[in-house]
Amino acid sequence: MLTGMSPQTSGDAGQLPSRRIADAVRELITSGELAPGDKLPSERELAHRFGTARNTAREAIRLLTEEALVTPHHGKGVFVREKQRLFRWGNDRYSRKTYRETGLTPFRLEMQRQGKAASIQAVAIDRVTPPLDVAERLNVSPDEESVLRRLNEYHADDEPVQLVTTYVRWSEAEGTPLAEPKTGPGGIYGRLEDKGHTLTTGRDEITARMPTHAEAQFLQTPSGVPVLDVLHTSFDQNGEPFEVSRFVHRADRSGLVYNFPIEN
Amino acid sequence: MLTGMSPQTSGDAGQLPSRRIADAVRELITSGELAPGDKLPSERELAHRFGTARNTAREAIRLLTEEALVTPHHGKGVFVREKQRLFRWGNDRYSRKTYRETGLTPFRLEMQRQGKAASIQAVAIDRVTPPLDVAERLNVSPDEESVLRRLNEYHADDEPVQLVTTYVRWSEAEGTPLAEPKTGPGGIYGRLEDKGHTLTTGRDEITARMPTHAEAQFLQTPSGVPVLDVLHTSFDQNGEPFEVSRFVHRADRSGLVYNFPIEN
DNA sequence: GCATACAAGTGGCTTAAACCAGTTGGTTGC
DNA sequence: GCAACCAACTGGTTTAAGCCACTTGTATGC
Repeated sequence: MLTGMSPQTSGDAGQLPSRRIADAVRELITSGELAPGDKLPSERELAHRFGTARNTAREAIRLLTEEALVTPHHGKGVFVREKQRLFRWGNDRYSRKTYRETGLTPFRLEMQRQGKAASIQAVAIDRVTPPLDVAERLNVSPDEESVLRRLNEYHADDEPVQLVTTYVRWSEAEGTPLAEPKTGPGGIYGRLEDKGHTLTTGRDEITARMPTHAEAQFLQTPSGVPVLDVLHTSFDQNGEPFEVSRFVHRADRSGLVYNFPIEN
Repeated sequence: MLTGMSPQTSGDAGQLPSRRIADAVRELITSGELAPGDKLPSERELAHRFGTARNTAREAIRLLTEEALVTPHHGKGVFVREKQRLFRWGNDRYSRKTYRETGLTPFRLEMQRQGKAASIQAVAIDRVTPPLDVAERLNVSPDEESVLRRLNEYHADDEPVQLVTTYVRWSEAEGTPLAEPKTGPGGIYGRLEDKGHTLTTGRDEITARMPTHAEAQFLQTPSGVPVLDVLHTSFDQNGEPFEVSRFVHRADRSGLVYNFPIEN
C-alpha cells in the first residue's frame, strides 16, 4: 500500500524536506490513493520513510492541515477530510412567500432538505452597547446600551452550523416580546411589524476570516477552515434600517447564494 | 515599553507556555499598546522574557499568525497587521446604469473611489475542458474542450486584488472577438449580446476557503488569510445561462455587498 | 563621495530527544 | 462472561542546538 510515497518519487526539485513530504501526501490524496476518511501513516512512520526527524513530518502535516486537506485526531491519527455537502443560504432567506408555502423557517427548510434535525438554542437575550459596525447601521449610539441583543446557536443533528446575533433598537424592544424568549407569531419580524416596520429590502455585507477562539470552539472548525461573516441589515418601507444580524458560518459547511435582476 | 508583557501578568490559568505568550501579545495588540505596523519583540527576545525555548515563542507567533493578527517578514521581524480598507463588490457590479453614468467598469470605479491605479492583466485566453461546477452551470460537457476560458489578474497600484476566470461556451465564442484579447465595445457582454444573450439576471454562489498554493502566490496572502470564492452565473432574457465567472478575492482586502428586495 | 564588504540582527527550517495526553485492544483476575 | 487494567500505539508540546537566508546599518577601501 501507499506505493507512491517514497522520497525519490517525482520532482523533488530541491524543495525543503517538509514541503517534499507534504507534496507526496497531497499527491496521494488528489490521486485518490488516499480516500476521504482514510488514515495517514503516523508522524513517526512518515519521518522514518522520508529519513527525517519526526518534527519535520509533523511540519508537513501542519501544512496539509492548514490547507484543510487533512485533520488530526489526538490518539487516533491524521485523517483525510471528508468532502461535506454544503448548507446553502441565500437572499430568499427572508422571503415570506417561502414561509407561507412550507410553514418552515429558512433554516428548518434547509435542514429538512438535507434530512437533518434542526435545533436552535438561545444563548443570550440582553441589553448591550452595540459593536461599532452595528451602531452605524442602526443609527444608534455606540457608547450606550442602545440595543437589544439576541444570540442564538443553530444546530443540524446536534452539529453546530451557525451563530446568529440579532440587534434591534432598545427603544423599540423595551417591554415588548422582542426581549422575551418567545417572540410570538411571525417571530421578530412580526413584532417589528407591530412597530410599523415592514421588511422591504435587505442588505448583506459579506467577509471571510479565521474564526475567533470562541467561534472555533462552538463551530468546532478544524484548523484551516475559515468562517463566513454576514452582516445583514433590514430596511422598512421608508428605507429606514430597523434590524441588524450577524451570521457566522463554518465556511466548509456553508455556501451563500444570491439571485438578483440586473438593470439594463 | 511593553510593560504589560511579563510571564506573571494576568490570568495564566495553567495554560501552555505557547498559549500564555500568545495571549500576552494578543492583549498588547487589542489594548493598543502594540499598534498596527509595530514590530513585535524578536522570537529570541520573547523566549528569553518568558523563560522558554525559542521554538515555544515561535509557536506562539504561529498561533497569532494563524489568527491573522501579525505577519512575519523574513530578516526584519514580526509586525502587527495593518487594518486595511476593504474593496467592496456587490450586485451592482453588473449594472449597466452605473457604467453609463460613469463610463467606468465596476472594478475601475472602485479603484477610483479609493484613489488607486487599476490595472488588468490577461493571463490566458484558451479553449479548455471546464471544471465540473462550471460545466453544470453552462450546460456543457465536462469531458470535452467545450468552453473558452479567459483568465485575468486585477491589480490596485500593482497590488494583486482578485483573480477572475470567465467561461463561455466554445460554440458561441469560436471565431468571435470573445477569443481575442480585445473584445471590442461593451466587452464580453457586448459580444454575447450580439449572439442574442441580454444579461437579465445573475446568481452569485459564495464560499470561503484557504487559498491554493498558486492563488496564495499571486494574491500574496499572508498565512491565516482565506479567500472569498464567488461563482457567478449570467442568465439571459430567456433564463438561459450563458456565462460563468469565478472571482477569487483576498478576504482581508475584499468584502461583498448585496442589496435585494424582499417579497412579502 | 561612493560602492563594497561585513557583522549583527531578524525569521525559517531542521534535528534529536523527552514527556504528556488521548485511544485502542488485549490480558488479567475475578 | 465481564470488568479493570495495562501496554502500545496515536498526536501535542516543549527543549536545546545548529545552520540557513534575508535585511540593515556600519565600517572599509578606493
